[in-house]
Amino acid sequence: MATARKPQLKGVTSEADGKASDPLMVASVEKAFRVLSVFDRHHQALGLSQIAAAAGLDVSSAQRFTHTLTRLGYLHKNPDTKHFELTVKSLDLGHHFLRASRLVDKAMPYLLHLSKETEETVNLTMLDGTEIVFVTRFVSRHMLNTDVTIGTRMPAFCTAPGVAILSRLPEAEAIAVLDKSELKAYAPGTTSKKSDLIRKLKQSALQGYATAFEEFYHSDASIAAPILDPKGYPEGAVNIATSRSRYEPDEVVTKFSSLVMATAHAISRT
Amino acid sequence: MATARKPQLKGVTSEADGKASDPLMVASVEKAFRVLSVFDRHHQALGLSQIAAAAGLDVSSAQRFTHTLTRLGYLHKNPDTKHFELTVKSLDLGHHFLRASRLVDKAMPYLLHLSKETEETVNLTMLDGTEIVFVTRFVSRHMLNTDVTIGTRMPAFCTAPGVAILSRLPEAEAIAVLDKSELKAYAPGTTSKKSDLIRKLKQSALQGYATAFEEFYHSDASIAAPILDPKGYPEGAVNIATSRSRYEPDEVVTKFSSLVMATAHAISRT
DNA sequence: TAAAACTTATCGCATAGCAATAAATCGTTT
DNA sequence: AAACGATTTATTGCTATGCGATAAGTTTTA
Repeated sequence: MATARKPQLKGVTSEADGKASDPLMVASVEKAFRVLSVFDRHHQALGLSQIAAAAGLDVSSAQRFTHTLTRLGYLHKNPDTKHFELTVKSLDLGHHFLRASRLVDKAMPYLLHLSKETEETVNLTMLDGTEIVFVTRFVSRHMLNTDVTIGTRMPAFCTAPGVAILSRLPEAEAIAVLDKSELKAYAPGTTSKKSDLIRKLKQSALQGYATAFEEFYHSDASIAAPILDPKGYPEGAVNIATSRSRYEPDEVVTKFSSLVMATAHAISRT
Repeated sequence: MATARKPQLKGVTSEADGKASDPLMVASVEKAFRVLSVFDRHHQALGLSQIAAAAGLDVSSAQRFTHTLTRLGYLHKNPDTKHFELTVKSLDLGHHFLRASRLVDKAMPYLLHLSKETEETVNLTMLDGTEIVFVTRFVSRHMLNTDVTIGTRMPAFCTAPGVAILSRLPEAEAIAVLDKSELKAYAPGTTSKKSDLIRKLKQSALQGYATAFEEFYHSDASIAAPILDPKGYPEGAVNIATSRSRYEPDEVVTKFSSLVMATAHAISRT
């Protein structure tokens, strides 16, 4: 009867062995997060078995974790449909981060100021692996789409903030990020050849700012400058995001480059 | 030797017994979240024993959970100071919520539109227990302080969005919320008497909007309307936040009441 | 330089959490 | 409507998992 136990970890094996060898790893925690991250735009409300399938758990585990997470307030169960969805409490953890981050704390007033001065959309982003994450944003009246929210991720290599950050990373680290990245073309302007990217990083380092024109989004036009810690290590980036329909590339540079750099420097110095 | 085990759960006992009786509860998950929520503005980077103390765990547990959370990418350990801090990945969970929420999805374009139209700060909030939570915000150029971020909580009873939502809750539920709330005065204008609050709820229900003038913040002036699901149950609120220095209470009402209501209705209908 | 405080590593044991199963509920089909 | 299939809820015995004590190593303080 115990024979049926092992094969039930289907496709997750590659991850699982890593933990087997790690006695300090609490597997339940990872499973809980797996359950939570099953929910997204296309999976807003899910039944128990759907969750089990999507998270790679058996129904019993799914039962235990949904129960636990419901009691903790992160999930809500609709008593009629028996489906679960994420609750607004899911914002708590992110909020703790925003409050605890020295960088966010320093940056906020400067970003607000920059957004008033330029009347354009201003973002603070940080690097996580090969991606940049949107940490705070001030959206201008010119913004059209509302898809980018706090926590949104984009590949670093084809965004202005990503390039700005990479340009100040020790070269080995920057190249490691590029190597881990899937260098594919997302939009008409994507720079996706490694050699070109390295050149772009060097140029951005010299200039003190980075740009991206239709590299990720169609019609995006963005300029960014890195925020550095006292040792010169990049902690994040400030960027101004507009659209090709409103500015030509060279206009973006002439209008905004010194402003983003000044803002980034001010934050770095604080 | 087993005698020393029980007394180590110091002040958390009241919560802990609830779980003992619940066989589906996975205690590790709760502990993991307790570790994560130890970090805030005044606790940005913490050592192991500080975490243990703050989360009410022994050092061994703290060790295991910090290790687990570090491997999962939610914590970062500074190799020099041996201190932990939250990483930007902490925004993921909240981002999943924002993407998975039908309400957010519906509301975003309308909120953006309202912010352009009024040039004032516009928020989407939801109720969680006795508090409202800021889910999305479009900050205007008039905004001065940057303290309110996504995920920020305020007592429902003394905020315009809170009152707007409570006003559409079944009366018993609304009163239950008031009873659970600590009805204290936060600012010069706080309505903190239960009878006054009930009157305020009724009036807000009739009007279709709610206002708050210096009820929570000093100098805040806010007007809100509830977003209702097809059954008329309040899912959240739209509000416009300005300051007393820029508008008199009656100006806020005349300028913005119909706009917030129109926006809230439009979202409700979608 | 001693010692106090904290972090890292190790380990045996008990229990917390696992997975299988059974009962109940829902919703679909003929 | 009845009967079936699918999904959710409840229960249970077993053991692997995670617990917490302890000891060894490291850094900070006096």
